[in-house]
Amino acid sequence: MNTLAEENYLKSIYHLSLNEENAGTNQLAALLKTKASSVTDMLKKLADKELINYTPYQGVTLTTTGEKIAINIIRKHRLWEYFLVEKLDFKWDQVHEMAEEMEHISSNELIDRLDKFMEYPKYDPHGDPIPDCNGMFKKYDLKPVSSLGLSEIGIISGVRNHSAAFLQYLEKQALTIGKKMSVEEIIDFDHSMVLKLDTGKIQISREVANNLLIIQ
Amino acid sequence: MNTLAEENYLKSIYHLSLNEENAGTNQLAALLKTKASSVTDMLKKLADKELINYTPYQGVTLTTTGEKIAINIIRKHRLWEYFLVEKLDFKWDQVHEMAEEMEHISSNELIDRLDKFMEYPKYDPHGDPIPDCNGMFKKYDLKPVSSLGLSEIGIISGVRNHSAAFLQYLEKQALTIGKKMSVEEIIDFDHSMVLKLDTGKIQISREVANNLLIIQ
DNA sequence: TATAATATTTAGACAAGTCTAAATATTATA
DNA sequence: TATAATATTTAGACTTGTCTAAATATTATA
Repeated sequence: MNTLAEENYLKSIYHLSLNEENAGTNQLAALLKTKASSVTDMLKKLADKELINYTPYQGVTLTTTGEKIAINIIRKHRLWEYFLVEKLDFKWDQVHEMAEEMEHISSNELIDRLDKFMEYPKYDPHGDPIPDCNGMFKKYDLKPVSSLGLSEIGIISGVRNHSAAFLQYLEKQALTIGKKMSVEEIIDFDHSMVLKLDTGKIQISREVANNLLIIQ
Repeated sequence: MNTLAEENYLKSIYHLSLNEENAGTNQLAALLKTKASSVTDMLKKLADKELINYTPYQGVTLTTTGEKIAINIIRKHRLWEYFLVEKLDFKWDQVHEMAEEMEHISSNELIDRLDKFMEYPKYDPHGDPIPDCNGMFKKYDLKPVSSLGLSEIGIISGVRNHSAAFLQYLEKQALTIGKKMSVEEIIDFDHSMVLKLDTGKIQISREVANNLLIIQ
């Protein structure tokens, strides 16, 4: 098996690769809260193990094997988050850190049984899709609220930022997964937006609009 | 918090201290599958942190703080074992290794909620008592079957050896927690014993009799 | 109580993962 | 296209936890 550090690198490379086509050393360093030189060292190690494609100065992509491992870690993370919220009654802003530890429990049989125990959930508490035991899951078709035009509608379905602070803010504003919304007004000056919900109107900053995801 | 290695040392010292009054370097090395010199190094570190009382050549005991940490790890281990057997339908011989990993998940709130979710179980699947959130639990009052005399009776209530091989053997012989038994015969030659159960008579070796625990 | 056997510690080395500081490559800009 | 700014890598060091081999302490035995 792979070490804790290796697993965290693979997971971070996967997450970065979703947005940009390949992940750079500095971006990885930022995400992993470490230094670029440490990243370079680890990238060499992962390339030796054929878990990533790495050419110095050119960034990295995951190999098929590396991607499988990354998706499996993400599957574990999201299933444990679901367990914590649905079975142990934690709030959605409390579970990320715990799941960061639990995603490294190695047994796949354990995670498959946990999946069954919870009746094969498709989405975690933040709206992220949970890969099945073969690593398959619905690809994202989510847009940030900030991409919507005036009077366009959407259903809140995910977040880009998983920090407790952001999630708590959303909770307080009742901007939670499943809620319907439409764009009432867009303020030219700072790109903040007024959203209409069943429960009333609320104004959100551009920052929030960028990090709140919907399906149309 | 403490590192994984430190936690494993504290747990092992605790287990050894249950039998002997203080744990020696070689015994620890055997239990932790490491070398005596590595143990010495770690003992110094734990003594610096005031988690153990250590005088060179004299073995170690846990300080109050050290014991609290050890008991908390054991609480986690046993609650996760209970979860794996009762909620995820694992067999009692399959859960030890997984729980060895899960016992290091740091959140105490998580483990307290898990305890509540399972309605505060008192014993794990092997009959070992589960400490409550204050570290309190019933002290052992168990004897090995080998300590019984002819026609004495007992209820199978625990095991000394937690290996999968031993647990599978017991399962096959229907020597499981809660079963009533009495001593039908003791063979002088090799100290093997014939036990009488509801389901019939079976003969067990001295080795088995030493590792199977009962209450009277 | 001297000596042998055993237990424990010390000394020095190594691997994993990280760091700082310096060197080098890439890219952006004038 | 030369130069500045930025990104990345290299070199060398440090920490944690481990190891082997040698030294020392304890204990058992004659």
